[in-house]
Amino acid sequence: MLKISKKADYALMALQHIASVQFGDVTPGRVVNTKEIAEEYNIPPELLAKVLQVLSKNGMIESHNGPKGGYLLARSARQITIAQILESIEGPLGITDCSHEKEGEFCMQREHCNIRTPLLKVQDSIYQLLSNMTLEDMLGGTPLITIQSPSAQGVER
Amino acid sequence: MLKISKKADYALMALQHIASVQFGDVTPGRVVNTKEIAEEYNIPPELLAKVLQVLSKNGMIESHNGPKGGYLLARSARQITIAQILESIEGPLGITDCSHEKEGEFCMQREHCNIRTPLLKVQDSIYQLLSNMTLEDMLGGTPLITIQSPSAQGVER
DNA sequence: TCTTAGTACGACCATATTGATCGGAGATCA
DNA sequence: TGATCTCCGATCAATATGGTCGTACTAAGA
Repeated sequence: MLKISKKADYALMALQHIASVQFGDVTPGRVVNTKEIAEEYNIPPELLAKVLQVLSKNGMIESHNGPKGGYLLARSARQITIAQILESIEGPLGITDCSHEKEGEFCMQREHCNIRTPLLKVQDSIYQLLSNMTLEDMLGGTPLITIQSPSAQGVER
Repeated sequence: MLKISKKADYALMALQHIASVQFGDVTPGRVVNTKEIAEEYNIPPELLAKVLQVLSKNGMIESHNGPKGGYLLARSARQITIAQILESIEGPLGITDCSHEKEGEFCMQREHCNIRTPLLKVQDSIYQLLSNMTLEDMLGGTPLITIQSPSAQGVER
């Protein structure tokens, strides 16, 4: 339950990759193209392209056309929150259908609905959570899993 | 994004209703049947029936067969968490596909995946959130919306 | 004991969402 | 000017979901 879509997954991976290249030690400031990311993470290239397009349209990254083109973060990694990324791809956060009802629309249950208020609270908490986490937190803060050692792999049974 | 299913919605409504009847002032201890809930909240009866069956199978409520039959909470409202209810209906919480990978299964991206660890953290936080909220919190804590006044009803057109 | 109101259960269909694919147009650099 | 790349829209297939139907089983009451 509460699963996020593959597209959102891809978006997070791609952004993390772009950020780590851009601010990494090896080739800082380098432009990253779709193909590179797709191959690195085994993502269908066309789908990834579409995801990146959306991200660029929403101002998360900026695109550079032509050969030697590619993508660059539009802002610093610290200024891009997980909430922003997810909402770029999947639309506004909404635990329940009636989360962003405009006036005039009502769900069939609204009249006697008894769970709307508490659910909105939950939703708000989740939103806080995702807003307080940035791309930067996904870079250095959390060590990547190292499943290189045979022993570690054996444990997972 | 992160929407919960209609079924889960219905489950929450139904349980809230059962709890409020069972522990309310009017007819405490009364058994509630599917039809009553379905009519009260405009839920398709057959679908609600299925939801209630699942809830009963998962030990959230107990069913009483035959005429004058219906459903009763299996435990006190305080002992039933939102997380339990949602998981009963939608299966285990999993922000991402690789949340509960068994041995041998790997997502195509796993090898170089850079977002697994931070995402699992997020997931854990959400789980905490849902586990700390119980059915009881949905009863008294949050005042029900009262739109009984004719003016308010007239708006819905 | 028989009838009837109710739940239990499983198969089924329609539709919406999502993942994935294809093709052409515009931009940039060699 | 040609090759390489992003951009953008249309489209298809697979899956998940919401919703329906029919039948069997159980218990209360006449």
